[in-house]
Amino acid sequence: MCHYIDKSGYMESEDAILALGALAQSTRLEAFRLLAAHEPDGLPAGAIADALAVPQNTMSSHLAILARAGLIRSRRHSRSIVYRADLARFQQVALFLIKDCCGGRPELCAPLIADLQPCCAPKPKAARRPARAST
Amino acid sequence: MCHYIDKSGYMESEDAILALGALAQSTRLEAFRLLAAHEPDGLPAGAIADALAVPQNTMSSHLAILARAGLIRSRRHSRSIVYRADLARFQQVALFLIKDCCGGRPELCAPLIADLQPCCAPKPKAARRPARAST
DNA sequence: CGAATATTTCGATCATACTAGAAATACCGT
DNA sequence: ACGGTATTTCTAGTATGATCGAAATATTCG
Repeated sequence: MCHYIDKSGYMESEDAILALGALAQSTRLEAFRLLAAHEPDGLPAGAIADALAVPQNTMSSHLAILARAGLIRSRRHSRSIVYRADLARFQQVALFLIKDCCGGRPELCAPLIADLQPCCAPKPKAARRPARAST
Repeated sequence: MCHYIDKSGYMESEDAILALGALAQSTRLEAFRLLAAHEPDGLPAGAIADALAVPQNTMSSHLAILARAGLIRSRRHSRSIVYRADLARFQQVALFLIKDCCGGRPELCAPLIADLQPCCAPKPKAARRPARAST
């Protein structure tokens, strides 16, 4: 069986719905994308709001929603609050979505994996080997 | 610029947001799951409403939302309207989500693929489509 | 046609979401 | 402590979503 995620937890439908709802909004999706792109270091709230041309309080609401969904986390860094994407959590959401809906239907996942291969490093054996980029 | 999904299976943010929003609701997620499970044949609207213990008109709204997101399709079958999950579309959503957020970050996708392998990848020889190098 | 069945559309109600101005909170440097 | 900066919380207005009873539409059958 492979329905469970043994990294930091296992995702229930409710959690997945929360995460999907958090990502189903343009500002939040872009914010998460931005944070994923800046993943090693994160980005302070003001920089996110500035990059997305959104008022800080509005962005603060969106960031709170993403955080409540577990997709991002914040930590204080002197005067700024730096947000980071929780990529493990994101993986869990993606996995839930795929596994949940392809339950008993391997033919759904196979082409998905095939499509994923050219995108990312084809190292399925080294799952726990995060290739360090230039950071 | 295309606001729809092009033939190669790529998706715009707007479409993805629509699909994510459609799935970010318990009744709709369950409905889609149900339809995915019954995929070859589909299921009439009444049966879905009955299976999920939801009034027919309420379910009709949800099905309409899923259909507008492109995740399901309907076809008349005598007196009933049979809904089917559009698994290809679902794949596109999942792919968008993963690729979009792991852009430039292959280390995010690798473990995802690894986790997917035991679930459903009996055929390592996957038909690789001519993926465009850039987006 | 007229009755029966399956599903959708209409209308109304209630709840939640998005947005942003203004005020409040937390931190830093001097 | 004080002023400046970064961010959040408060608040309110508007918009969208969920739910479901009732009516309307579409199809089949007698």
